[in-house]
Amino acid sequence: MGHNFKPVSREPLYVKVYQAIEADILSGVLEEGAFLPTEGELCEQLGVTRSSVREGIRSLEQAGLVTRGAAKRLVVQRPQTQDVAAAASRGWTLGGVTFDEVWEVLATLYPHAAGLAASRSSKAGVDELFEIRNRLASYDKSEHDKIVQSSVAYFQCLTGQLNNRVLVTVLQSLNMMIGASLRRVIAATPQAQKRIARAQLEITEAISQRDAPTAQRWMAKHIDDLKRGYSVARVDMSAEIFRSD
Amino acid sequence: MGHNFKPVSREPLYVKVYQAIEADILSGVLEEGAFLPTEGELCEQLGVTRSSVREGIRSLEQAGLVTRGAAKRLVVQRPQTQDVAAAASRGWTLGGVTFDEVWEVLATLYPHAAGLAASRSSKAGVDELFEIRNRLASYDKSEHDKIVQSSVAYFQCLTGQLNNRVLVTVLQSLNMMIGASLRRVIAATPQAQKRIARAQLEITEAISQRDAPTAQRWMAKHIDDLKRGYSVARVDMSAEIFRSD
DNA sequence: CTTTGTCGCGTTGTCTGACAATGTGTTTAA
DNA sequence: TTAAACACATTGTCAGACAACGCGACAAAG
Repeated sequence: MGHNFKPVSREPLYVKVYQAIEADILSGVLEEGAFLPTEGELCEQLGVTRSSVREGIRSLEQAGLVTRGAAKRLVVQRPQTQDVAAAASRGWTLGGVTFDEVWEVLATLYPHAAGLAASRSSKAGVDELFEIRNRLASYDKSEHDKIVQSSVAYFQCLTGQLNNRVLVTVLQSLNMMIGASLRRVIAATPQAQKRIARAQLEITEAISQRDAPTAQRWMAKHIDDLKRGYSVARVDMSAEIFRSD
Repeated sequence: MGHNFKPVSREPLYVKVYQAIEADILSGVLEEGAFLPTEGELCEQLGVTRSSVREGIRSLEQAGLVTRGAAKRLVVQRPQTQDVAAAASRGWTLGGVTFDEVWEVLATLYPHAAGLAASRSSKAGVDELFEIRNRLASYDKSEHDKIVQSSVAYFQCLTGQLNNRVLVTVLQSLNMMIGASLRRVIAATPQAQKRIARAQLEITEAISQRDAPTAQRWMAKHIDDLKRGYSVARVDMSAEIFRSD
């Protein structure tokens, strides 16, 4: 047998442009916050025209690797948990996942998260949780939007204290998907506010006392309660999640 | 304070192109598998030039909404779990997450997944799990690559039977991140193969008997065992995960 | 001294027009 | 009938152009 040749790369130039810039970001040559050369300079350095450079840049932008900074210059950025969460939830929504699927993961992770919070939350973090909870309790029960907002804020605040970006990202992406439907649930169940406030109180107190099992148990109960709300509000859990942005 | 104005929309054309096409995909006007018009036709319909159309297409491609099909025509696709998982794991890796963070989620979800599998796996699914497990057991303990491959295959096969795309996606993305390090662990611990085979056997039997608690317990033990392997192999769990694609 | 106008300059956003490379379908030759 | 040849449509890439925009510097106005 003769020599084995590698198949020659037949990728379009704009893909190569993407790969070239991505590689330097990954390897650390281009640090976060660094300015990329201008499009004109990139043309020179890479030996292609602006058309190809620009098409490559679009992919980098969509991938969350670069963004437009001061004077519209391209700035390197590491994907933020926000970006990753948004991309994941968008992908899932487009992929046609159902509430059931989301809920199954939610019901597993949130109790666990509450347990973790009990051992990791700082004094300030607990205070903030109490504050959000009390604000929720203070609303009139007809102020649905504010109630929803507070509920989400509570979850956000709690996950933010976990010091675990993976967990935060997953939970945030799940939040994004159920946000819209949550409003319907709260609007349809008059006692929703009271029950949420109660659960948040119990969870927060358990966290402040570093009582992980209780925090976990109450969070599980809370999630379960919300799920029951879905059937009350006649939301079909086996239906695809609709897009809400 | 005076009136609050909404910022006027001043998005570049290529963004509007992206949004226009995305909107029709989301609303279902363009179904999965449908062919998009050619670039030239898009120019006419949208009233912009090919440059702008093409830049918009790059974003759509990166978002996983379209791909090149027969005769290089653009085809609408819904984001696949593979794509979402790959994007998430890439984002996390670039974001500099640590093994600890990944592991925490892994250790929560996999036992739960094993429990679910006990109630959802089909006969054929269980058979496949047994088959993968037996293949792993048959390798020589020096065949590290094959052992790693089988371990991953077992996890993949198990998650695939859950009928939950969200869960599958998350677990897959986590798998992608630990894959490379797993090889080091297995290479460093001589008894790894035996222990993995044992755990997989117990888990699979529990699943085949629809014994969710046992499946869950053994999976938890299995994960815990693997984690212990990491310290034996002197992998620093608090270090950033390196990229391995 | 702060705010507002304007000017120049570099960069991005968009367009026009062109051509090579590639894939498809059809026709022609073996 | 198969295989080669060809025309055709489409994508990938290039060159060159210009308007729009953001920013800093500087001057004018309050």
